[in-house]
Amino acid sequence: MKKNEAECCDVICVHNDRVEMVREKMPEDYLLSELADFYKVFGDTTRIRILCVLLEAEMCVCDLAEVLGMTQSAISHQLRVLKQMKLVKNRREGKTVYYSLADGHIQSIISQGMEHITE
Amino acid sequence: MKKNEAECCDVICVHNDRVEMVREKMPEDYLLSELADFYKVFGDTTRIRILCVLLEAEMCVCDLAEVLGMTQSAISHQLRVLKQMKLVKNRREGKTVYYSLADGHIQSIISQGMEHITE
DNA sequence: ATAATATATGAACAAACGCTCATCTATTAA
DNA sequence: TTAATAGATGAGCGTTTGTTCATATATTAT
Repeated sequence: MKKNEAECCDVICVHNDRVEMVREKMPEDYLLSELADFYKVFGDTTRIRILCVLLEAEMCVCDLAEVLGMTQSAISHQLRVLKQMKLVKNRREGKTVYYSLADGHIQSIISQGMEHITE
Repeated sequence: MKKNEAECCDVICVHNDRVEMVREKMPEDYLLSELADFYKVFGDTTRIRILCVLLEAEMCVCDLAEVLGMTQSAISHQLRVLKQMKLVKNRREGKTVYYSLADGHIQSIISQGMEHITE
């Protein structure tokens, strides 16, 4: 047993070498914070359901509300979050606004999560 | 323009065909709920940071607290969440409990998120 | 211009969340 | 057995989050 493994655990932490090594390799805090924010968007049932719907077809807000059995307002609020995180895009056609997925990534992110869950 | 696109939007929703089609293809609600819960775990800076540390090396609670500059209690609470979601596993060695990633998936999930953010 | 309708948005409120603090358990050493 | 230490956990508390409700904006039809 190495010296610094004996000094445990308060002031001088157990594995100083390991702690140092990891500190150097860690990504910047702001990046990890952004990453957490990114996943946070997927971490809500309503938003995941919206994304799953858009996986199948472009949809207007009203259709989304109908499919998911929720109010237009609730859907609209969540669409804003999804748009801010660049997960969906929209186009206007008269009074109607159509939403669709912003890129192909999203499908693979969702499938990957599904794999982890269903195994 | 088809008939059901004219009846817009309240009682009879805009695109009944689209709504029906999507309803059939959607995964079960309980699955989407589990998926959201899964991503929710990644949606917190502390937990993401813990996972990133464990990506580099197995670590005891005390080391993790030291590396991340947080209290042992805070880390311990989050480790419980990570363990419940089967993202980390642990082994006891005397008084010390070592945590490590539960499987290889996690690395690829994190990298995929990073890609989306940094592009 | 006025009415109707699809969507967006701010305020309010309840629920969920993450941290702290105190305390408890488990293990080792004296 | 008692003391010391690593880790786990419940209660409390302030913050964040998601929904509702009311209202505002944008577009189209009359």
